[in-house]
Amino acid sequence: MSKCEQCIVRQLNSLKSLTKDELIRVSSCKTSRTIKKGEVIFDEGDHINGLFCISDGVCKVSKMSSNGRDQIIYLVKKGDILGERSLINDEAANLKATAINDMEVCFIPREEIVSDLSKNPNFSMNILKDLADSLKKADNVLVDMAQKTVKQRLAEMLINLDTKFGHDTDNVLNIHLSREDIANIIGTATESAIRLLSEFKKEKIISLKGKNITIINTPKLKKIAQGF
Amino acid sequence: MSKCEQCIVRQLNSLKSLTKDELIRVSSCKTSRTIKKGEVIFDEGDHINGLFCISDGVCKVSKMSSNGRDQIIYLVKKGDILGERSLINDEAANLKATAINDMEVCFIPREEIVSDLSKNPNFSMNILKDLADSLKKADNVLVDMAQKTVKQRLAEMLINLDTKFGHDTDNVLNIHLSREDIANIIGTATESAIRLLSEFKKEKIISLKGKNITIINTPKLKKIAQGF
DNA sequence: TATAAAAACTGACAATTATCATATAATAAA
DNA sequence: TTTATTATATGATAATTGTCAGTTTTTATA
Repeated sequence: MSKCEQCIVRQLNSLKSLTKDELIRVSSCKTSRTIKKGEVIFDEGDHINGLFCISDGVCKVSKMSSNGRDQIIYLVKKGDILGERSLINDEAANLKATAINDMEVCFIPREEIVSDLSKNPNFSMNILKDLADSLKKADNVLVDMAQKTVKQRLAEMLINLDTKFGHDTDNVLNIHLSREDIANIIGTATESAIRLLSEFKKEKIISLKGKNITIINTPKLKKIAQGF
Repeated sequence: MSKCEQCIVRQLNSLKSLTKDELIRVSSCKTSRTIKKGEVIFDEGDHINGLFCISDGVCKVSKMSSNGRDQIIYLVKKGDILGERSLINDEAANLKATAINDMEVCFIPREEIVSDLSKNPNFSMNILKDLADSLKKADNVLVDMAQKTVKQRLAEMLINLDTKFGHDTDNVLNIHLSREDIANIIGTATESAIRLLSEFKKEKIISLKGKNITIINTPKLKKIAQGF
C-alpha cells in the first residue's frame, strides 16, 4: 500500500499540515478502498469513526428530506476530505455519501487522528479554515436556494460544475451526472430539470449528448444565474 | 465596565473554555456597546476584526441575493457569538448583522483572541464544535429550503422560533418579527408569508395579535412541517 | 392630536413549478 | 441479440408562489 507521506492527494487538503511523524503513524493505520459507482460509502445514522481522503473519483453527499426526496448538499472529488464533522463532534453522520463513479478512498480511523487536532495547532487551524469556508459556501447556497428560481439555480449549477470539475478540449464538462442528480442538486423535480436543460439547449446556451454537457454560451448562463 | 470573568453570558458559548489569564486579558480590551433596534452591526464586505459576544437582544444575520432580497440565514441571541468565521479566515464578512431589538454587545478585537486559537486547544476545539454544529444545521436548513413548500417552511420556522426563543405563560412567542423578516427567513414573498399566517390563524393552528404569535396547535404545526 | 409614513393585509392575476401520464431512448441482464 | 429495466423526454394539467394594485391598520413624526 502506498504511503501518505508520498501521496500527492494529501497536499490538496488539511492533511498537508500534519508533521512527518504524524503522517507516518496515519499511513500505517490507514486502509485503502475501491468503491464502485453507485455504492454507498456511509449513510445517515452511520458512525463513521474516521476520516475519508478521496484519492480518485467523485461522490455525492446528500440528505433525505421528509418528503422522500434526496437533496444533494455537495459533491466531493479527488483531494477532498470527507467526515471532518464526525471527527469533531463524534456523532452519527447526518448525511449520506454515494459514489458517482468508481472511486479510490483512504480511510483513517478517528482515534489515530483526533488527538492531532489538539496537539497540532496547524492541523486544527486548517480544519477550522475548512469548516469556516464550508460554512460560507453553505450560506451562499442557501441564499440561492431560497431566493432564486429553478432556472437560475440550474444555470448557476452548470457554472459551478465547470469551475469545480473543469471541461475537456471540446468544452465538455468533466462530470457526468444523471438528470435525477442534477434535479437533486438544485432542489427540483427531475422533469423540471430536464425541461430547463432542453430549454437551454434550444437557446444554444448548452449542448447535450447523453450525460455530456457542453457550455456554449457562458456569459448568457451567468446572466441567467443572476436573474437577467 | 463589567468583567468577562464574572459574565454569565460567557458560560453559554465557546469563551467558557478560555483560561483565567486569557479571560482577564480579553476583559481588559473588550468594548461594550448598546445597539438600537434596526441598527446594522456589520455589513457584507466589512472587516469585522473581532468577535461579538451577545449580552442581550436579538439580531438577524442575512445576505443580499442578486435579485435584491435579503435572505435571513439565522438569528442570534443572548449568549451567542458572532464573527467566529471572520476570526478564522480573516476575510471580509459576507453576511450582514442587524439588530432586531435593542441589544447589548461586547466586542473583542481579533488580535486579542486569535492567538488563543492555537495556544488553547480547548478553545479551538470548542470553536471547531461550534462550526461543525453550525454546518450540520446549515445542511438541514438547506434541505428544507430546497425540498419543502413555503407552507411547510413556515410551520417549521414557527416551531424553531418556539424552541429557540420560548414563549410566555400565555404561549406567546418571545420573539417579535416583522412579516417581512418572517418572509425573509423562509425565503418567500412578504405577501405569501402573510397569507399563510392568516391561513394558519383561520385553521386555529396559531393566533395573531400584531407581532405576537401564539402557537395553539403544535402537533398540527409539526405535521404540516413534515408534509401531512 | 393630526399627519405622514410604514407595515400589514387582501384580491386578482400571471408565472413558475410539480405531478401524472405516456412515449422514446439508453442501458443492463438474460 | 432479445428482453427487461431504467433513464430521459414531452405533453397536459393542477398546485404553488410571485407580482402588482389597492386598502386598512399601525406606528412614527411634526
